[in-house]
Amino acid sequence: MRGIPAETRKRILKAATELFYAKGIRAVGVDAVASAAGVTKRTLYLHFSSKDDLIAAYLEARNEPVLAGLIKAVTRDTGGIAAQVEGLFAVLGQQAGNTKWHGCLFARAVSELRETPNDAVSKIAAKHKRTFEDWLADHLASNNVDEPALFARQLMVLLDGSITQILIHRDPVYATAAASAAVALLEQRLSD
Amino acid sequence: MRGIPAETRKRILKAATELFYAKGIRAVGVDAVASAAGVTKRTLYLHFSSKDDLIAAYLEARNEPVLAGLIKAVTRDTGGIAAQVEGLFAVLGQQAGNTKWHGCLFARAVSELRETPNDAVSKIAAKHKRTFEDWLADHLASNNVDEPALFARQLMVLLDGSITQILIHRDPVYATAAASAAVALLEQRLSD
DNA sequence: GTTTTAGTATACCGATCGGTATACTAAAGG
DNA sequence: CCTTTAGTATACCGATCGGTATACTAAAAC
Repeated sequence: MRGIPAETRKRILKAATELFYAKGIRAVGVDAVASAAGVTKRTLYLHFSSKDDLIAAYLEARNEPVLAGLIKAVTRDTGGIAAQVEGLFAVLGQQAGNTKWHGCLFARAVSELRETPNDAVSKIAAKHKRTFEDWLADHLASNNVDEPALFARQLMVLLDGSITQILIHRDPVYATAAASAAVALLEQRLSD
Repeated sequence: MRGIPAETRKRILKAATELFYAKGIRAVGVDAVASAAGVTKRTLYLHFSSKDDLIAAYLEARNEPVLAGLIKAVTRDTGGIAAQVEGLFAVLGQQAGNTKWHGCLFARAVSELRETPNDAVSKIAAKHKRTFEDWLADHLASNNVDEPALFARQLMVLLDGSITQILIHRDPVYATAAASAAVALLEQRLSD
């Protein structure tokens, strides 16, 4: 049987995305990915030169969608910047309630693959985090927030910190604690 | 050759601690632990029934020392609660500069072993985090901080969030960003 | 002085890992 | 029409994994 190459690649990447996020990158073998994609391992290796290559493609492919989801979580509420910041953590709290939620896939990948010599992982993850932090800084600046770069950085800390706490305690209350901290910090910076 | 059982167990646990933290739990096999401890794999299995058992013992053994280190990082400075909170993140920033530093071992263990059916891991990690959070709440309350439980929770979020960011970006500046956020939040709560 | 105890040495088990080799098939393109 | 392309099917590779089996040794305990 003959398929369109780009489509086959997408199917493999989709299977890898679901399995890697659900069970962890190290826990999922290439055989499992190929099988889930309805494809032979041989075919997988025609599209990706190695598992590290597949991992990098997986992370690269998730960058834009996750970023879009984060931006949407912020800009959904149109009632001012304070409500928007609160909305970001509200969305996190909702998603964390889903049993399929396992935190930030980029942070997870870095944690899982820290000891391997796959520096592509941390590069992609760092790029992703930095892109959202920069977007946040711009968005805060255009909403008259004082010291937008520092506050964006602090929001990133609150976001990933609440994710870690929720993962450990399995309790979304840390999202609301982070939200109240973020709002309190924001109100000090509203020069408007 | 015959050794004292408790001493042998300690040697194994010490080797496991160093290897697990340096290279990750999943990346280190029981053979490597036994070899580093100067012990046969057979001996290792005389003291620990399985690798999961060894992992649980490793986490359990780190609970008190890490907790003591955190409390010391807070109470080292005697110039008031604001300086103490700032000191906590200062210590984090210093430790993060060490190339042997790899973040919070409990958070890392939970992240690494999330998909395995070893629920002892998350239980020990949650207990550890909760103990420090409770200590923080007590310490804040005795320093006339308003809403100490909520603020302790927010400090935990800032702490683990800055750890995640530092691990991803390999940049300790996130510790100072978290410190300034913590101090700003604290000053709103000083009813004294 | 004999029996436990705590250990060594070594070999092995089945399973799984990432990755490759061989041979075959069917569809698209010149 | 024939070659290239994209794939299947299957088997295999060496390495490593957690864990066990067998046989032996030396010190401590009664």
